[in-house]
Amino acid sequence: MDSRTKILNAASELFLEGGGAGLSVRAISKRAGMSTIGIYSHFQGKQGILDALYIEGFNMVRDAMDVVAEGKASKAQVLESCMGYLKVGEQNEAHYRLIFGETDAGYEPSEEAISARTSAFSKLVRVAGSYLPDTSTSIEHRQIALDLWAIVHGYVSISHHASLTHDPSVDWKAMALRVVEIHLDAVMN
Amino acid sequence: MDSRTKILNAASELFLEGGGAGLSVRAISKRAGMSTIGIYSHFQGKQGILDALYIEGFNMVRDAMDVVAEGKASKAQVLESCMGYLKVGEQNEAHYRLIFGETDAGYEPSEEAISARTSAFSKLVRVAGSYLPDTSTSIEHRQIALDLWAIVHGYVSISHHASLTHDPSVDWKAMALRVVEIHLDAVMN
DNA sequence: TCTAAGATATAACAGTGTTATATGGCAAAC
DNA sequence: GTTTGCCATATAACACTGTTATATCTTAGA
Repeated sequence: MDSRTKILNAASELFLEGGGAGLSVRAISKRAGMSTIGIYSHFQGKQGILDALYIEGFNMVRDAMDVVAEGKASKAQVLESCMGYLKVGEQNEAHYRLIFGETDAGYEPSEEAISARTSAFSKLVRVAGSYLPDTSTSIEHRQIALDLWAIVHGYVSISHHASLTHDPSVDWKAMALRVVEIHLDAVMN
Repeated sequence: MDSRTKILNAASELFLEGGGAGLSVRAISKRAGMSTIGIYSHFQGKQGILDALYIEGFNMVRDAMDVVAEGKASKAQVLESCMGYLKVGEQNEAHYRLIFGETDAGYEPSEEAISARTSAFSKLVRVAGSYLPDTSTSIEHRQIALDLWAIVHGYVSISHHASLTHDPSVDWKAMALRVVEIHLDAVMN
């Protein structure tokens, strides 16, 4: 196996096991069975490792929202996309925290990483925008996407931080989806 | 001046100047003109410093939403409370990032800090709940507050992370307030 | 076979939070 | 007034972090 992928696999394993806490350069190297130097020759140090995981995270988000074929989307399909987003935030907490800056205060995503974020948002613009009337403008498409993003991200983030949503009997994903549906209904009238 | 407040002032200064980045135990001590040990005798280490700033942050949020007297709130007053929240998120980015875990991945708020968060949320429950009909239940009060919190927090957080909102001509606070108003109108009908 | 270049390893550096040990000063007890 | 004990402060060390200068080893090409 290639050294680069050996390092990346080790980093992914550690990240899934313990989030950003145990993700040190030395721990990754040890898990990969080699010295720390590979992280600086094959990646750009820890920044490069975090970039790879950041891109992984936003690609998860994009793919989870990718439930609509070409053409116009139904309301159920928009809700399905949002539910995909919510599930990623719930089931991949480590990745989600990383892409919103909670893993390493010093980390700044590279250009390539930012384009992965842009790609995920574009997916939401297409899905939500295709639900709007054909007469709607691209500005309106971006606006509705930003609204939905704020709603679902707000709920995911709060679910990670507020104890009131840690109770498993509290279905915060349904709550978020309800707000999304209310918003969709309101802007269509 | 008391040693404890000397340390706290130094920490606040450094935090406002450079966020969590330059907020090291040694930097705080140096600014306060004493050794590092005071942070461990007067506080519980860096955790205690972050707790103090965390509480400061959530108190800012609570006070910013405290624009409604006793009795029922008008829609304008609810919107005013939300605008207060949004402004805190915009103008006190360091504090806001701290209370949502972006400053130090290892930091976990203490019980006292969590009660400051609860206090802020309770304020929103009272404000938003008092806008609902008198027949509404306390569960509905908490629900509408959670909805509004997700919307405004979602927008604040996105404004901190997505470049599309960094353009000063993009009035993301107005966008957030629009979503809040749409939601309020919808749940009242 | 020799050489040059690339990959890998080791060790050090500067920084972090934390703590064991040592010192200082000051108030209470005799 | 001297001594004792306690509390605040200081110093230095420990274990960790990301990073890099130096050294070694491997391997492909001449």
